Amino acid sequence: MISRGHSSINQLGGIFANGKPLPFHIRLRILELALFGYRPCDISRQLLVSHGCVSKILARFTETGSILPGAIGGSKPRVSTPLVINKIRQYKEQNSSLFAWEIRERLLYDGICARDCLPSVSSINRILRRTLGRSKPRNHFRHTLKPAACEPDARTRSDQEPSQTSPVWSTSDPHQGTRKAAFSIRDILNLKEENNEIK
DNA sequence: TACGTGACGGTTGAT
DNA sequence: TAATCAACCGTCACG
Repeated sequence: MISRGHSSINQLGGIFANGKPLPFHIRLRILELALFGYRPCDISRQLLVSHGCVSKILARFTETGSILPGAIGGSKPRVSTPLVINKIRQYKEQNSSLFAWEIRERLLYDGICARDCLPSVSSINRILRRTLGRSKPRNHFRHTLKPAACEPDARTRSDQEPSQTSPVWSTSDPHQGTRKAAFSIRDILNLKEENNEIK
């Protein structure tokens, strides 16, 4: 494998960025060609993408209905959801002499958190510092973007991966640039009818 | 030859 | 602010 700066060249001569998802238009092309009936090996050769990658993308598509890459990065889902934070604050307001470990046990006892989702003592202390240390809690916008570990659909990335019935990709895709329209399999199949020539 | 899969080295973002 | 961790990525090699 040849490396040129941040991008490398694979065995087929294609350029790729190690660790980063393939550009959206390449992913789309893979799907298009597959829908046209091209074999993965043909797609691989034509687009200069490794057959393993083609295989993965198509397998993912059949599984999830999406050709979008998954969400890269991030750590384990948060346990300190707004609900948990409010409860902790509530406990502390009711009884200011409560220890963090006691709050922890109450969260478990009251069924707010499962045992494996309980925030650590240090987390509870941090939450108390943040929420009781100032009159207004910090902006929890980010917390509400993704479901937390103990909530349903945790880390399903439903905000990023459309379902089978919804558009195949969203406009939030970084590779799309200013693309406005959302597409669906039907769109692609229509495209197939209109555009018979494949390069 | 075609394909699925696991190992690997890399990137990313939350904690 | 930097380090750590755990998710994901695409390539490669093997069967």
